[in-house]
Amino acid sequence: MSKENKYCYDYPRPSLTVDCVVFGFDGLSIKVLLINRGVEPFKGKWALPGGFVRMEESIDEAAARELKEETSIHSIFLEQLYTFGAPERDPRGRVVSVAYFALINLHHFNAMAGDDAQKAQWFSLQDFPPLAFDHAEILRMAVYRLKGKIRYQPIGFELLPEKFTLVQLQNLYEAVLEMPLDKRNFRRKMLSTGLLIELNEKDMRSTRKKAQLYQFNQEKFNELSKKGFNFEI
Amino acid sequence: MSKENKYCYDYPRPSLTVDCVVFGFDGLSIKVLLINRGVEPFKGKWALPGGFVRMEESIDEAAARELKEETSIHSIFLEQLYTFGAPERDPRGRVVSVAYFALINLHHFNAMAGDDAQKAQWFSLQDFPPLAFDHAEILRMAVYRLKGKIRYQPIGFELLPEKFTLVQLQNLYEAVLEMPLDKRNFRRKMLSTGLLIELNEKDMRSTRKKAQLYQFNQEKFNELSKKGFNFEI
DNA sequence: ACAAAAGTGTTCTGTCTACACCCATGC
DNA sequence: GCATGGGTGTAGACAGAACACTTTTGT
Repeated sequence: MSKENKYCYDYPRPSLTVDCVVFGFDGLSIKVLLINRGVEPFKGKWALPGGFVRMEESIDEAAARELKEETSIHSIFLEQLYTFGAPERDPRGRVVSVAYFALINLHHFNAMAGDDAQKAQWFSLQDFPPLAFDHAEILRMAVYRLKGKIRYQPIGFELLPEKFTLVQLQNLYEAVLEMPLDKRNFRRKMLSTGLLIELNEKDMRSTRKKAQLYQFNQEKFNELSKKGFNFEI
Repeated sequence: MSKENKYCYDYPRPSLTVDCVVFGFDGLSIKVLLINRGVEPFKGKWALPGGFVRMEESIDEAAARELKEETSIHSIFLEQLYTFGAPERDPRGRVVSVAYFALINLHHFNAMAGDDAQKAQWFSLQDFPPLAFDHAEILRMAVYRLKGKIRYQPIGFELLPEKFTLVQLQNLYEAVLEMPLDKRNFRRKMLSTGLLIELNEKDMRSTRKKAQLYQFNQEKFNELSKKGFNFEI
């Protein structure tokens, strides 16, 4: 390094990794995607997908790359969460990890992942196995962020299929917030944002009355974001 | 490293630094504390206080230590902001920086810093010099966070002396939010949180009518936090 | 007595909350 | 025709916004 560069400090360096907390929604509850570790340390234990940051890539790129390598998931909502750097968090030595949190709808996942997903499994947030490293703490913080963020940013749509019903959307909110919501108030509120496009289609899968399908209005959202608006559920 | 540890990967590693965005309030406007760099790269330019993370300390500890070393400031509000890791952000090579944001009241600072503060200077957010590295971007994000956070967390008190008047508090909010606030509504709102202790003292420095002094009620805040409450200005 | 800064209430308006029945469809 | 799930309106409570004068005190 001192050869390539004029100004070079050579302090010892921690290793740098990324870890991704990937949330999915199956229509009933929120799930998190975990990988069964094939190597030591914590071989055989469950962990968040992640790995080492390479020298030539940004941290965001590393998170996206690791996620793709380990789960085949790509092009999804991915946002930096927090950086974890307690000295003893990794038995291999000093490893600092930048955690990300990601949202995907399970249909996209099934389409993308295919065979690659053998070592990956979805777990309920109410009932998941012991995790490697400090990944339980990372997961806890990601859940906290998800609960907070869904109230003031329209990120819920990332967890649903492109076309969805208001009942599905409400089920999602209730699952994330872990509380029941009033149906009429919820609908009024959501529709009043103007962020939902009413489609000329009904959901044909429901066995009884067919539900109206909606789509998230991305253009409208971009427009409102510029003007600094406030989404609040 | 492979000697000390059983499980060792040896990927090349980025350097890891911390940078602190320290905000102060002088009664009129918000200031940020910058250091004049004494060494290359960017020698003579202004930059955020910060430096390399040591192998035996956590990142939080590194931020507190660097802040103390460079400015004598210690024991203040300090919270992780975001991690910056674009490959070209530092001309010395690959350096990833965990940014922190900090709040201090200027009286504490003057008491602490003394002589050490020669290379440190406070700058207005409306008018500060070009910054080294990507520190302008870090500062931008810190300001954004401060504006957002002050609305739903009682962090404003960190920027004021222990005893303060409601007018001072309102001036602070107006400076941070960059908007005028209605005096009567602001007072009603603040007092209704129950987070202010009315003291048996008046501010004797004001030249005309003496203003009532208040103190932040930390115990009450801790209590309310546990029950998950909502502060909203 | 007057200038400067602190302090104080009320009305209006819009939003959140609570709440119960009808509609469409498949069996 | 009935069971299942989708869809709808209103009244009361509450909180935010707008707004102007009185009090204290130093000069």
